[in-house]
Amino acid sequence: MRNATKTTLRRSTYHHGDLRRVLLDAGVALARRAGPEAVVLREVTRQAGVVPNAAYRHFSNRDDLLAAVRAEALSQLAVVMQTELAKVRKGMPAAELARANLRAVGVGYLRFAQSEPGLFHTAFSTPERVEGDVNSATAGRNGLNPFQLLGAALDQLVQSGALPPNRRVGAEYLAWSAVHGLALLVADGPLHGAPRRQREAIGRRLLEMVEKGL
Amino acid sequence: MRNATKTTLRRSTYHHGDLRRVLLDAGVALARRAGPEAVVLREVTRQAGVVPNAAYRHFSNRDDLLAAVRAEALSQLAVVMQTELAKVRKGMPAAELARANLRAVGVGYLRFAQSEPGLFHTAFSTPERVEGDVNSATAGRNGLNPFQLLGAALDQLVQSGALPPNRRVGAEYLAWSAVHGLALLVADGPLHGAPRRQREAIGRRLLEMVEKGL
DNA sequence: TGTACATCAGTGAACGCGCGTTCACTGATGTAC
DNA sequence: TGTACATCAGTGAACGCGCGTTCACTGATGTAC
Repeated sequence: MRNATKTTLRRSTYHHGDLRRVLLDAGVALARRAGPEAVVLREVTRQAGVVPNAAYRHFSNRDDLLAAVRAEALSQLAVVMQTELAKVRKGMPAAELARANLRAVGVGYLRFAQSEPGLFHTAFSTPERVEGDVNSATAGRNGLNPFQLLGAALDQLVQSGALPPNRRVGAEYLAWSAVHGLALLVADGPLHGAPRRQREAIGRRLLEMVEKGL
Repeated sequence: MRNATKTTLRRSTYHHGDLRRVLLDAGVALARRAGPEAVVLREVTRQAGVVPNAAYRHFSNRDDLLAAVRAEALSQLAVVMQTELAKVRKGMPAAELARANLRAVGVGYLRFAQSEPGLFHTAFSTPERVEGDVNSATAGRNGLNPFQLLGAALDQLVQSGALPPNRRVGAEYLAWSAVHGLALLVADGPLHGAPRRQREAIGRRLLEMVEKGL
């Protein structure tokens, strides 16, 4: 029926198997390369080797697809943050550990923005009212999303006595602001081309600033 | 020739007078309402009461128009920052004054992001490599652009002895990051709806963090 | 175990839309003599 | 001061494009008896 050359994307069966997954992955790949606007329904189906309207069996419309891609991006961000957290050596005083964890959260965030600017922008692209969406977002393997990871790090800081409880409220916005701002400079902005050493130095200074300033 | 009702936008002459200005203003108005993607060439000419291709007498293409709108947005941002600077009372010790000026720069930035999210996003929309563009940008009435205003404030901080010279280098990125990040949360993000009191409180704490942390 | 039938997941064709841009044009304006 | 002409700033019509989405369809799959 379809000619053989067109079906490069291995599909011998009429039914696809897991088209939703394939479409979503294609969407993620597009977002990765060129940000959220690049998540184009027709292109996604093209890459899946499927007719455009086939997507409507799995997503109610383009926005729905984009939302799924966004959730995936947030989840990947959470995974990177958790990876950094996992690197922190355990055997130190609670306060020191809490600070190291907070730094790890920040480092993971910055790394992701640097290495995956397209996904980073997708994760925080506009139709979202960030916090709400972040809170309901699919998270990393262990179940916490980026915002929650930050919150948890700050809670530890308080529990360990390194942060006075009265400074805890709203603290996520301060930390998030600083790191998010730098992440953008690094993902997109003047610091994107900067040498790794410089970027890392600025990252360290920023995190130090947050730590002192909180 | 054209019927009278269509020429609502006062134009009795065939030649327009200052079409470039009118197109640009329309572009700015669109960006103001809905950000950079809303700057649509056809819509701009529609609002000017002119045929679409007329725009090509004044801008070489859509990107050129958008660049002009962006320059205007940056200029408006600079003006708001300068307004805040002008409010700072003069008669205080140099170090204190320098700190007040730095805060004013930050406050202006945040105010603009809050009150003009569309223009704010336009000013920093992607095809720009921020710093370069910011540096070459048309500035406020007095001739300094946003990035330069920040730099000047930091220089004052050094000159007044409030900031060790060795911490000066790269300091704009730290300050910019923090303020830019919060600006986004406020322009778009979870803090957009927040009550004014809260936003201002967070803004103050953030600027305090920057001051301490630099 | 075999068959009838409902459900599901894809196809095929088409839609209307708005966009940026190009072309050949003409009316209005300014300038040289 | 008046006229000829070049230049300029707009018009009019059309283009190709890719998008999201809708419709009626059909082939494949799973289930009940």
